[in-house]
Amino acid sequence: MGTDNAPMDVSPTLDADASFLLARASALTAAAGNRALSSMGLKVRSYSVLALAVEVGPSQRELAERLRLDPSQIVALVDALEAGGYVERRPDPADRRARTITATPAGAELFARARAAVDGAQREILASFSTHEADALRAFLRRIAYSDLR
Amino acid sequence: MGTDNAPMDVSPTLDADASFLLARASALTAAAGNRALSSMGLKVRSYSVLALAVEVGPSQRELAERLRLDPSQIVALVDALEAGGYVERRPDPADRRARTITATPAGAELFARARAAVDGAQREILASFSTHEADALRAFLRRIAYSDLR
DNA sequence: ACTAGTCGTTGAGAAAGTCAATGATTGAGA
DNA sequence: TCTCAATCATTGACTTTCTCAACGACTAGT
Repeated sequence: MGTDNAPMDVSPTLDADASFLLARASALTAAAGNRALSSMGLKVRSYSVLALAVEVGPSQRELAERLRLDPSQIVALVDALEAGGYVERRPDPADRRARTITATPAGAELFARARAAVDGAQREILASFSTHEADALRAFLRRIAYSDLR
Repeated sequence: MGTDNAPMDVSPTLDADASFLLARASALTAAAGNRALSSMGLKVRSYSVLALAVEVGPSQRELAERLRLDPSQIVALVDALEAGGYVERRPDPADRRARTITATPAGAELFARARAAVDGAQREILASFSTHEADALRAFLRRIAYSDLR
């Protein structure tokens, strides 16, 4: 009998526990995302910051709120992206305490490639899902992900 | 002038990224689970170990495989549960290297209460889901969570 | 002008994940 | 039977991530 490395069944309770399944699915997709991004020197975390820099251009505080990270984590993430020349800290004309994070042209270009890589990895993981199913899954997840915002 | 703490929209790309939504949903449910378990001195991690001890009674190696944790993490988790009197390390009659992890009566009783608490937290998070939707969600997640097995 | 609050930043500490090494034990092959 | 590679639980080191408190600079309300 082959020694199955990661058995299909964990335990009756856990296999029906949405929280457990969510954690495992999330770990799996995050790992796949990191793998897809590694050649560009990105991880899913820095990718999400870059996405906001490209698509929103928020302050660091807003970045922390949107990504639900601690402001101190944003500092390190922006530091790394800035060192790579992908984002800039711009002074906010309306508030001299704040720094607006915007993508450079190189950052926008990197984001385009990164997004393609992430999408590819995601398509692989969702290979068995029909378009309709994938949409339904995302809709479900959105309802959960924002269920704490009344 | 409500300071919106966690905006409903993150960024166009991320709001459609299953990996990102999965991470956020997972973080949210894990936090809710930990909150529900905290009064019993458990976290979702130790809860999952306890579940296996009650329902399976595996060796530590098997525990690591099923939960996809490093064997060294299992040591600490079992140490804590054993210190509380909830599980035992039994010698495996067939292999003197291995230790079989089984729940004590107190462990089984704790698990019953813990499971009820976790289920309650989960019902709260999935409050807006119909039974059919919740089942569909779990089925989706199971397909992703085990998509790396062949 | 005073004061309370916010922004970005630093630094410390806890928690979790990863990896290599070890003693005891197993199982397979010479 | 003896040998030897592999496995099990464990320890310890190291990295990463999270969480918090504090601080200087700055803002806004009184």
